[in-house]
Amino acid sequence: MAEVQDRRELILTTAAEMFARKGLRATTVRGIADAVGVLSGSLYHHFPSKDAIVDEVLSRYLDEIRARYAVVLASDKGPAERLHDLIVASLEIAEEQPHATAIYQNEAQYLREMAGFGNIQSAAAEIQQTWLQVIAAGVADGVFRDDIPSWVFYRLIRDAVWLSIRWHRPDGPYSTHQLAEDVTTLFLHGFAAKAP
Amino acid sequence: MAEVQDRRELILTTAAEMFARKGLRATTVRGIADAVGVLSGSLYHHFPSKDAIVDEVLSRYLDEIRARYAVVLASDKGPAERLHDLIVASLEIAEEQPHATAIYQNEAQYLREMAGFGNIQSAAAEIQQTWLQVIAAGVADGVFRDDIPSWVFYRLIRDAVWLSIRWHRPDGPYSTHQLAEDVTTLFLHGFAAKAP
DNA sequence: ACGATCCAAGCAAGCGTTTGGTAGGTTGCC
DNA sequence: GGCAACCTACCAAACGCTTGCTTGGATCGT
Repeated sequence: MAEVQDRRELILTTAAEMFARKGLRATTVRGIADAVGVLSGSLYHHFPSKDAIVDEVLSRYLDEIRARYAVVLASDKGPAERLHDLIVASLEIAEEQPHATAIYQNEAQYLREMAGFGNIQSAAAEIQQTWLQVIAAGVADGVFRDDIPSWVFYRLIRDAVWLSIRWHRPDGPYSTHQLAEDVTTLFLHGFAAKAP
Repeated sequence: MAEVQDRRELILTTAAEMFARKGLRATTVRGIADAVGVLSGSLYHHFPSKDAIVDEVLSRYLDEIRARYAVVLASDKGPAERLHDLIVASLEIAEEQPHATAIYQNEAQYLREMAGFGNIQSAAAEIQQTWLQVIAAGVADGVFRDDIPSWVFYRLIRDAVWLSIRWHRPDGPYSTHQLAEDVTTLFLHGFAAKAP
């Protein structure tokens, strides 16, 4: 039956929503079970531990990011267009998986010092490499400036992009794609008015 | 004796460091007491509750921000210079009070939905108003562009500035003031290379 | 009849907080 | 000056509650 996997999926999505809203530690297995409509002990039929639920939510999320970034890198566009595409892809993922995005952004540091999340670490490193690769190519081509360190630019744009989930509402009048265009324009050309 | 207040201050600074490193919920009163060198119950001689410790740490922090921002607003500089000064002031505070900065950035949302932190909310609103005021003045003067919403620019630069504590090390070769200059340049003029 | 799925109950550990008491210094009163 | 009263700072122990997780048995579709 399809309901078998549905129950598991329901636990995963419910847990992801609660993890994002209340934090990993503040979300209890009893709370997840209540929201699903089951007693807490029953969760342990589907998952070996609470951490395993976290791991599966984040692993799926990071796999999705890697897949989309790979498509961007596969194109033959220039660095500026690729940077734009990375921004678009990231904001689209943030819209599609807001809970996982929030969890990862809020608790990546906590996950880092916990044992047993090594696969998550390596995925994160690969994602970071994609950005740095595109940025470095742009600097080498002379389309990006070289008086600001690449890694500084990366950190600033990364935080600005991913943490937009803290304030951006994709279902509002200001769409995700409009945000992507504005982020690209802002980080490439700045907020200062053009000289007349 | 001066040692009376020293004990209280030691509790505050120790707790702030642990709150920043492990999170508010994950930091226990027993952990704080152990680090200070007393038993957990003894903390309740100095503070009425764990939340009161959090409140005092963050209230001092936000008061400091408000004081520094007021100095920036008191000058007669233009919007671009004021924006630069806000960035410098913010990064200096982040360097001086890294623990409180981390706590606030990581758990502002959690504090928002908890009762009893009303004074923190109003302080945060005042700080946000300072930024928006400077940005709006720049747009009105024509020195900032008007095709990107002011509030979008504010959110992006706010996250980029404050969350730099997650990666920037003030004691390293890349100084806080260098970061402030680069952030200002980047957000005002962009990362694209100048036309030759 | 037989796994898959879940309930009912409970475990040990840890949580924030409270209580009662103690050691040592300061103060007030005669 | 001397003594009782008080205050500060802390310890030792425990409170009621919640945590992640475990166990044994009931239910149910096939």
